[in-house]
Parts: sequence; C-alpha cells; structure tokens
Amino acid sequence: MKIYDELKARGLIAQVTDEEEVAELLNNGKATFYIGFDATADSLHVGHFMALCLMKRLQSAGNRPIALLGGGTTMVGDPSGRSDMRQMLTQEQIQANADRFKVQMEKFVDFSDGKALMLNNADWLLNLNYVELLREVGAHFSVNNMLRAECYKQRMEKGLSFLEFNYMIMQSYDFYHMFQEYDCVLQCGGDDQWSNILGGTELIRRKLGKDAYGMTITLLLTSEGKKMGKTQKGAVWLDPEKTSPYEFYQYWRNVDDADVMKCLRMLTFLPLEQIDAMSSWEGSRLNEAKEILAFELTKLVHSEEEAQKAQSAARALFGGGGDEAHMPSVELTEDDLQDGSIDILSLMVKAGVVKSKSEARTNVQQGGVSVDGEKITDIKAAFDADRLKAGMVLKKGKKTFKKITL
RNA sequence: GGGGGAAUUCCCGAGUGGCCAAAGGGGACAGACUGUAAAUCUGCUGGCAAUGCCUUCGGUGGUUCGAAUCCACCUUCCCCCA
Repeated sequence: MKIYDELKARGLIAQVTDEEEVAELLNNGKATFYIGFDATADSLHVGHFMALCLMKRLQSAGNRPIALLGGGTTMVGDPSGRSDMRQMLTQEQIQANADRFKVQMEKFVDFSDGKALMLNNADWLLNLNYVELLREVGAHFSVNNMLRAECYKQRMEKGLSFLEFNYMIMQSYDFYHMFQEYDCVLQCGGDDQWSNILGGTELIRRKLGKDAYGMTITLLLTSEGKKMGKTQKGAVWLDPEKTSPYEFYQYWRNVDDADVMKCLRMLTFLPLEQIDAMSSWEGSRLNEAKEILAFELTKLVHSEEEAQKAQSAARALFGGGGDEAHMPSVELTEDDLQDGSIDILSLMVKAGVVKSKSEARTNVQQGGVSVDGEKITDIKAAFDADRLKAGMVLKKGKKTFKKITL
C-alpha cells in the first residue's frame, strides 16, 4: 500500500489542498514537508506525538521532514480555536522549551545526514522589519478573509488582540520562507491549523505564482468529542519526568471502548491487517486491544523495556500475576515520620495520591483507601517505621496505587 | 475619545449588608454495579492542630459592630457610538 493510501486508511488525513497532487508527491517520496511546533510548554504531548508519527511515516516513505520549532511564532501565540489569549512567554522560556522538544523529537525522526531538518523560525522572524513586512507580505492578506477563518470564530466573540491576529501572517511567512530556502512544498499540521496553512499556500501563490500544498491530520477526539490526551491533571506528556511511563500506559489502557480501534489505527504502527483483525473483538475482549494499544504506544514513546515494566506492573495490580517491582513508588525518609510513625492522611499526601489532607480524609471516610489490601476506615490509622521498611502498597480508589518504602 | 455593562470557588453561574466556605449545574474524586470500559445510582468537592479556627468572591483603600454585597480609586474584559 502506498503511503498516502495508508494514511488515509488509518483515518489520519483530515483535509488536503489538492489530493491528487499531494498523494503523488508523497508516494514518490521526494517531497520536503514541514510541521511546526510552538514551544508553549516544556514537553511535547499527545497532539505532538501524532505529528511526529506522521513525520516518521512520511520519512520512511522517503520524504524529507522539517521540524520547525516556533521560537518566533510562540512569541506571538496562536489563537486558533482558543477562547483565551495565551500567556505570554519570555524568549528564554521559549528557547528552553524548544531545546527540550528537540531532544524528544530525535526519538521519532532521523535527523542524521540531512534526512530531516530541524529549524527554528526565530532565525528569520525575529529580525523582520515591520514596515517592510507589511508591504511585502501584509499587502497579500485580506482582512475580510482572515476574519472569516474558522480559527478566529471563538475569538470574534471574546476579543482578539492584534498581536494574535498576526499569527497567521507569521506562519504563512514561515512556509513562504522555507518554500524558497529549503524547497519545502507541503505543510502538515493538526486540523486546527488549516486556516494558517492555507494562508501560507496562498501567500506563495501570490508572491511567487507557484503551487504549494497543505494537509492536516485528524485531531484525535474521544467519542465524546473532547481532545484526547488530556486528563484532569492536565496533558499526557511525552516526558517521563512529567508523565511516568506507567501513567502513560495507564492512560491508554483506560481509553473508552468506543475509541480503541481509532487509536490503534491512528497512533500505532501495527499493520492495518492486524488492527482490522481486532475490530471484531467485543465486550471484555476489547481489554486485550487496549493492552496492545497501551503497550505499543509506551514502546514508541519510551522504550520496549519501559513498556514491559508498565504492563507487568499493571497486570500485577489489576489482574494478579505480573511483577509488582515496577509499580509507581514513593520513598519516604525519616523526616517524614513523627515519633517513629506516620498517619494515613499524611502518608497519602506524601505519596502524592491526594492534594490535601482534607481530600485524604474524604477518601478514607468514603472507604476508598486501603493498605496492602486491607481497607482503612480510621482516619487516625498510623504506620510505624518497621511496617514502612517492609514496603507496603497504598491504594486509593480503584486505579491509584503507590508502593511506599522507607 | 464618549456612553453602557461585567469580573464569584476547577468551569459555567446564583448571591446585592449578618442566616455565606457562598444556591444550582458541569467536571473531578470516592462508593455500588462492571471488563482497569460506558451508562446508571449514591456520596463528596477551599485549607487546617476540625462540634472550632483560618483563607477565598479582579486589586488597593474606605464606610460599618459586621462587606462577595455599600463608597472611592485602579486593573482587565465585553457591548454600543466615533
């Protein structure tokens, strides 16, 4: 199967400017394309993961990816689909974030021997001259059209600053610049980037009279229409320091029945035939598919070893069997003890399973806490140093486990 | 530049001098049921040395025995006119 057809079969393609041309381009495997990453946080998340996988897929078909770090565009802030203005970041923060992105990206895309490039738009955006830009680029944009763009819809009601309004211009300029300097003919991105991408192809057509293309990937939404990769604690990060491999594994292990097949198709590199074979699984058998999904993704993002550990820990905790050695753990120190022991509420806070003692108290009172399989009913229950040294398993609710040691 | 309106707890949103840690809904969390799913039902949802104490209703000051609520100034946002 050709790469374009595969992308399509996996449900990854949302919109394309010119399907025939783009399919031809990508299948030939000679195209240079780019995806931009704004450095708004200190780690990549699931949304970026999809973009990186797309790069990986296209690269393996022979195309040359450019990962564009948004050192310049992040200074402006993309208003697409957002109801509030982004927090303004300093140049130092942006640079620090971009540096971390770089490390993470190298896991997915092969940057050796010019097989892929990593650029930073700060290099050309930050030194632009305002009036010059207005004349050279601004003249080609119709405000009337821009205001009609879907991505500003929400902001037309809440207010859109001129700063953010210019984001589209910056991104369009990026494409224009790389089209000329790096022969980059295709821009990819999340479906929310469609308007911004069109801005670029349009600019290239007007300035240079040449064709450039755009393609967006389907945003991964849950069956309820929410963006995937978000939890109550925030995003699911790719950085193991921010989201541990175990938590990462669990996130995917717990996806909705309705979303498993979609995730397998869109996120994993398993052959489509194998995925199709799973699609007939029903009821509790879907749990197997979820395990596969979680394992595959953890392997991709972290490593096979981490995936094994996470799976083993999860099996130990939920199903019996498996190895407890790799479950999430917390090590206390003597300083955490008072008179040689620690009460259950403090313990829960120290272990990071609750934010406050009040919350811990509520959980205990509602019967949601147990230690080594024994339900704790007394909020004054305490554990001494010997007990801790032996190691014990703290469980809150059905899915939160921590191994406690001293 | 002129006029009008708004800011409440994680979110939406009630509250217009004491009965307010603040209605209601959503979300989150916990329990039951399950398959580590969904749906449903129940509980719970500022903090703490907890029948009490402390912090919170955009900010700063003020009036008052007492302020989310009244006054002044400030900040931010929205709407209308230019």
